[in-house]
Amino acid sequence: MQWTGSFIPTLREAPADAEAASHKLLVRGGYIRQLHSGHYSLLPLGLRVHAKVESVVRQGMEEIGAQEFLLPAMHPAWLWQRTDRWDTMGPEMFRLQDRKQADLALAMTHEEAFTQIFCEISSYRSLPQIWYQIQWKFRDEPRPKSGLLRVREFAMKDSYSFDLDDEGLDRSFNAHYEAYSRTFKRLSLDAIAVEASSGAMGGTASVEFVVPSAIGEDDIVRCKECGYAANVERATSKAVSPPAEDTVNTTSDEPIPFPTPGVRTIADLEKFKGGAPAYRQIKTMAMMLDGELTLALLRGDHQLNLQKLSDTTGASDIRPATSEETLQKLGAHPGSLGPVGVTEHPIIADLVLQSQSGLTTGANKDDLHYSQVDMSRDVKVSQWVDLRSVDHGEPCVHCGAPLEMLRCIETGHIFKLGRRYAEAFGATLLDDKGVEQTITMGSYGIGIGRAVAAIAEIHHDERGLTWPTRVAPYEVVITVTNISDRNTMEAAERIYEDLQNAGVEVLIDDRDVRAGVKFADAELIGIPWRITVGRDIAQGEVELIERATGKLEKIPVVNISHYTAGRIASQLKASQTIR
RNA sequence: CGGGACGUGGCGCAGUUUGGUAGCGUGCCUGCUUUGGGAGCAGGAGGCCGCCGGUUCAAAUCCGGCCGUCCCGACCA
Repeated sequence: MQWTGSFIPTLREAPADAEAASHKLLVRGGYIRQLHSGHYSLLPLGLRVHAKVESVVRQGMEEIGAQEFLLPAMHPAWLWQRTDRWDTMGPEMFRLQDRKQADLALAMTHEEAFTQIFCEISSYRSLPQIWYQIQWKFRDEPRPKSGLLRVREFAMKDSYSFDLDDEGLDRSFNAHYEAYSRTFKRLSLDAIAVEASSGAMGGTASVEFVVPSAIGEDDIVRCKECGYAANVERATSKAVSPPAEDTVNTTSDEPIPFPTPGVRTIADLEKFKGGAPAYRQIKTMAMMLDGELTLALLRGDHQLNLQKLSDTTGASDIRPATSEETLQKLGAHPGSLGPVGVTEHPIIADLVLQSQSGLTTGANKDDLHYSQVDMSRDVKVSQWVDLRSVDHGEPCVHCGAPLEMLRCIETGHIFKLGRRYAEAFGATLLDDKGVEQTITMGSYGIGIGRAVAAIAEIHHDERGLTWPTRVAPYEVVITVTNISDRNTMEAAERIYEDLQNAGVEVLIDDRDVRAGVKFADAELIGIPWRITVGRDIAQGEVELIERATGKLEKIPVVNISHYTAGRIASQLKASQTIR
């Protein structure tokens, strides 16, 4: 491609509202433009990178035997009503009506649509199946942000596995795990696979692939010693035990009430005469779960993890109870709440509290607390679960080493869905004994545009983007320092043709501008290899510069095309063959 | 949804306090000079000052309403 005549609108300055590095550079480099919040146009360079990322993702899918489809982006309401997600998806789903006032949705994912097609299969002999597509998804995000990282309209590779039994699902899930690991390596992303919450997808297990980056929105904990990694929404750790010298006096047979005027917080009670250290208190959080008051109990120095509470209860609408609600239902305002004697509301307690005694907590009467509370004796716990948030530095559950916390971009997510969708659609078939079985499913996603942004986020420097060759919009840029010098221009054009004939994707900068402008633009848009044809042409040489390293080689003109094509081919092959 | 910031040629900004001819840098066009790290000089094009309403002889500027964008939080596969 010739630069002259191409639409590569580079900018010297980034738009004022761009904050993320990938956002600034993709705009400055002429890759994307914003139409409105959360909706970006891909310009020619942007589309080329997007397509390359797609091709890497496709390779990974084809390697596990997945078959490519393309389903509609616009769905009838009934499809989503089958699984109840027409209602449960809420405002995040774009909805519209056609001229007949029939309800439609812009698809945010395609479990329903694929499962509906799967119903044509009626024999176990057809299994397993893995189906995928690369398709536009629409999600009415509350807050789009950071350029391509969080948008309302984006391409996603989504795949779906269909198996007869749990072992089959495990195989399909593991195949995706391996495929995703390879795919992110090929994209030059150091993705970490972490245990995650399944959220609105439901299902039994899910793993996120995340790339460490400060611009991300997911916090994960990781153990450097044993490799344990999980999203904070799910992560667990060994609770730090109270100091050994702090022995508990458990002589009392029942909780002892004591007045605590003005005490409203854990910290207040720590300082209060006759109070207790935080780790010896029960933190009682009155929560409204889909409108029902529920007590969530934690050790005083621990924090409630809302996602864990949501995952264990299945509640979708979770909020703290108001002080009017706690007064009415429990008899006190927040600050004096406690679980002792509470029987009419569910009590969900964190595992750390199990069989603890000598604890202090509110007495459900303002300005009154109990000491000497024994969890097993005094509290009617309906469910023991892991409820607390993990903190930086806590010991790993597996090996005890301190956990580190990392801010990450979520680039992929794989789910074991189980039979929920199959049941809703009646996706059954006959097994080898002629018995009807409901199949089990998995669903798996990679956001293409987000992957583009993540790569840009990782691969750039102060001068611009530094694309890995596999995803670069062009593999080589030929910078002609002076197009009006005939020797220079002719040599450049010969190299251009030779490279094209060798199958290399090459951009020739034939613009009538000064060399400095061309160097700056080439570095900004981040083409991995640059051939500078200029002053050395008198000696029959040109320069080959690797963008990412800045390494410069002087190469005879007669060898340059062959040499460069070879370097690129070996890079591409290295990426292709990652296992 | 709560908090904050912002909206003026393609991009970056000043001007708004104190109402009075819409400005600077960059980019763009033309010419001459220059030509390996975002050149110099000269000439030129380009703006419903986010939108609607109000106040006023007069509004980018003051008042009211609305819309939009970004950031933090909430939320979110």
